[in-house]
Amino acid sequence: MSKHAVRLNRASADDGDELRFCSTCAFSDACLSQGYGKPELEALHVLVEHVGPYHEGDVIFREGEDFKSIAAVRAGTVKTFVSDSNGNEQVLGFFLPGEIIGLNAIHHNKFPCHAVALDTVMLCRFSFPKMALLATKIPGLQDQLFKLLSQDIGKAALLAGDYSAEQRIAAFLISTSRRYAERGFSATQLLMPMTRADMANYLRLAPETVSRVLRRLQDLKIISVDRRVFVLLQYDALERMAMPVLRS
Amino acid sequence: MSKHAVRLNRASADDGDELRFCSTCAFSDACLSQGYGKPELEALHVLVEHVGPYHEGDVIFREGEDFKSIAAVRAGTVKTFVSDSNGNEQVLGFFLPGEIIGLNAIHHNKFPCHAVALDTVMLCRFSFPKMALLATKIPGLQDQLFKLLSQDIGKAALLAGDYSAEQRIAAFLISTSRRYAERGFSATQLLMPMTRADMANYLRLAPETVSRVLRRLQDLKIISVDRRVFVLLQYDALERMAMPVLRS
DNA sequence: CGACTTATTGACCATCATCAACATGCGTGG
DNA sequence: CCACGCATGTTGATGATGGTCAATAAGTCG
Repeated sequence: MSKHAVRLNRASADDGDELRFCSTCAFSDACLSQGYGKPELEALHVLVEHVGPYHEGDVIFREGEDFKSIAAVRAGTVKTFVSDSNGNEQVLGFFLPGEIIGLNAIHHNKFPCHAVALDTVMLCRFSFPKMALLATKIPGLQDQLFKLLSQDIGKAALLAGDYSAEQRIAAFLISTSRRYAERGFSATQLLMPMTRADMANYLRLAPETVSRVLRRLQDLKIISVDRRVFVLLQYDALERMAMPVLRS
Repeated sequence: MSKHAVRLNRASADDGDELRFCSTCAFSDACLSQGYGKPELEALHVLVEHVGPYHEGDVIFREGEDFKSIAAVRAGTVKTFVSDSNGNEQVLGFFLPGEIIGLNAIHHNKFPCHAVALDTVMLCRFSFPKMALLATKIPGLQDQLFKLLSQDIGKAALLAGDYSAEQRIAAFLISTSRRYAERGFSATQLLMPMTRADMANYLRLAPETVSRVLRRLQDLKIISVDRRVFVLLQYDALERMAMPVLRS
């Protein structure tokens, strides 16, 4: 970490400072921006349960487990996936600091997928029933929950279309870059914490295809890749390639 | 319609009877099952605005329009899609009687896609702000909204995986069958109200591929197809084919 | 009946997956 | 510190699934 000039994204979303953390979390709007007084804020904060650290490969929840709480990723990266009867994984998503895991479990009251830590992960866990109850008293919190849920409905579209391998990978890089940038990390130097296989699986490509496309993008001087560290050299070129997928 | 022995799904979700309608709508739990007294029920019902009929091809909402309300499909089928700069459509979903459109618009307060009627469509429209406010007073309604939103997050996975054309089509048929059956329509005789092109587009396949797979399934006596009327002759065979996609 | 849309079928081809070999990095233990 | 071994990543050769292009058929609506 310290050998890099720019603050890479391996850092946690906070520096141990509670308020700073909240400002990068998906609930920050509800916590900070709505001008609520102490009692409501206190009510939300009292729900928070800091859990972790989880280490690489640690299971955070399993498919079929009873759903009781959602969690904001405070530091590290979480991978969610399902696995079929043959044990083949299907990666559903990667969750970066500030993002919320567990929202897709509300419907059946069970987790519909597994979640594991890709590196050292810290979470802020919220009891969902308590949060929902609180949301009836703090409209801003209810709004935020509705928005987070609504947002996730569209997100899956990234991997839905029938785009070329190049478009998918470009979109993945730009999307990841934007998400990091939103939390104050570098937009052009990314530490991608997942293996090529996970990346490929998420994008519904073969690992070999990912390798080849990354090679091509490097030959074109659009990115540079050194193991898990990606540098986006021509952000706009990449963005153009990703355009059909991201639509913005 | 009347020439078919079985009640095909072209029928609306109600028979003009208000209560019957509610029992097939996605809000039925909130409306009926929670044991609420008159005042809350009345509050929800007073929000309902019956709109339509829309006719085939009529636009229900456009991408970018201000989001003000969600709507339950009361009769007919709604197709949602985005279109890129070249005017190429990308079908996102088909909404059958009892299902809710507009949930993915909450996040940005604008509709992220277009919606058109595939046939004669009737809607029950609810102002979303009013509904959200009401949801703070009726916990069952809030729960229902959370569940509907959460459910839609997972739904996109149907077309996300890298499944074969056959698996996708089988999954589409089974999924449609189940959704109709849930509302009391025949599970084995389906009127598919969309063109092959829409079907193919939704499944991210070429129309030609859809034709060929349907042909093969007919040769295998697994289904029979006559124009838009599909009969599922070997439901379980189809279900087995769809298993990897549907996972249940 | 004729023009148009929708669906089907066939021939060919491109993208990406698969299989296999090889390279590289990293951790462990001698 | 180096050697070994395993996991991860890269590169090349080949092939299959499904897309594209084109022609034909079959409804549908005037």
